[in-house]
Amino acid sequence: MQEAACNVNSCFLCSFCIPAWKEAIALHKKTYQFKKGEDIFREGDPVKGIYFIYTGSVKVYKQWGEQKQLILRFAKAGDILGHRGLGGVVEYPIGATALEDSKACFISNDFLEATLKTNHELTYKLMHFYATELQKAEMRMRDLAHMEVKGRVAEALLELRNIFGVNHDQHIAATITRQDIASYAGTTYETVFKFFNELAEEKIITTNGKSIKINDSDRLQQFSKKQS
Amino acid sequence: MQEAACNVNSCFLCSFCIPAWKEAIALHKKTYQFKKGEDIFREGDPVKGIYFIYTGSVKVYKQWGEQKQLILRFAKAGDILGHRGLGGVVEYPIGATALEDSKACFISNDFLEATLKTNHELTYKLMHFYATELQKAEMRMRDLAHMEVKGRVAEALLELRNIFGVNHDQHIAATITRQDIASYAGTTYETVFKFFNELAEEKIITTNGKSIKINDSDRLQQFSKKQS
DNA sequence: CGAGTCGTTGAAAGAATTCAACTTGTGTGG
DNA sequence: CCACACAAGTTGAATTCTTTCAACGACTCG
Repeated sequence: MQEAACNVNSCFLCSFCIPAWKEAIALHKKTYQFKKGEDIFREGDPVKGIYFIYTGSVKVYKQWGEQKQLILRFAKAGDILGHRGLGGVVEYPIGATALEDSKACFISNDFLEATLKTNHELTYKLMHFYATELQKAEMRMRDLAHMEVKGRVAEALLELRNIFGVNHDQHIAATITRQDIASYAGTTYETVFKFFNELAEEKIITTNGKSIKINDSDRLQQFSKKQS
Repeated sequence: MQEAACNVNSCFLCSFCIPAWKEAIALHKKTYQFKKGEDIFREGDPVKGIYFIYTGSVKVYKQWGEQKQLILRFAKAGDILGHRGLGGVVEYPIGATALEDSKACFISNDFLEATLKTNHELTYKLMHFYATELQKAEMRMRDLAHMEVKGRVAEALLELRNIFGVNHDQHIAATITRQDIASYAGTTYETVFKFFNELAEEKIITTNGKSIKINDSDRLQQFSKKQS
């Protein structure tokens, strides 16, 4: 990883902080560059601090055995990374890998913890942020437990469009493999592949090599509904 | 639900608060009594505040359709309840039902939010609490996605013993049905039932009507391991 | 041009749920 | 106290869904 310039205003952390602190953080942060596929940190690595994605996108995952992983979330410019390591935990409970070439600001735990002690507005906001993340996680837990595979893949597609948006020709603006979609939906590559074919035949989605376009959100959403 | 006395010291919230606040909270909290099976709040109810369990135990769940639910966690004396409703959310994203006759302290959101603004130590602790909960949720997400059913049920049993401990004859000290265990492990009643028989034959557990004794934690844990 | 990797596909195997039937237990009313 | 009805617990069989496996074709890189 390589150092690079960082616009402090783009950081999640900065976006709601008192101006005085913006100057402080500007002195303490470092910015790193990650190549596509490069690990930002791995599960089990010692926690050193917290990252803010400046450009690019990242997957956050948990490993299961050698081969399988569950992608917990996708993070893009402006998002926090590594905040799961807060609070006395010595090892990251999750791993993060760049999906495309990305830049990330790094703030050491020491500085962050010290800041949280004095900047209460930040602590409060961060608490709310965690609360929201927790809700999302629990929603997804339920989906993984009870929703069937097709529903989860459909959800994953809608979620991806939500997070990354679409580019000029309406394709989801994400650099993402079918394998990653499978890992996000908690299923296998083949299942995703076959379901995509099915969706393409029904013209619900269009796949163009790597990228995906959603033509009919409503019908896609039907798969997420509980069957009677 | 019925009002009852509450020892303020037993509240999670109080346990790490400045003494001055203990007095304040004593004036603002209310204590309610819930019968076994009674709902403390339901998914979709308007968020009014936060609860602390004083005695008894509670299941926190998310509904899926009419019949199915995923139990997110079991809470017992000293635990927080309803904190998922913090942060501008107008409806509880989860429901909570008493597993046995229970008492819970209630603190209104207004008072809590006001307190968080002034009692920064509390905010900080609460933030850490959320961070830990988030980690647990994500661990369980992975398990639900990739671990097979037997592993999840085995985990559930160990977790239950962890949370509720054992009574004099080594049985897990929890009032819990097989259906609830199934809902916690994200599976069906029948599957749990059959697996319990299997475990009992192997003498890994002993079931005595409602209550369960774990004889061989190691072998039980084997089910949670990734198969090669 | 050949090796190897990745994407694609169909068939088989396996796991879990669903369904339906049967048994046991519980409570109520005669 | 017994008989009956209803709910809860137990069980096996069948179905369904998903994964796994293996094979084939296309594409890329050396």
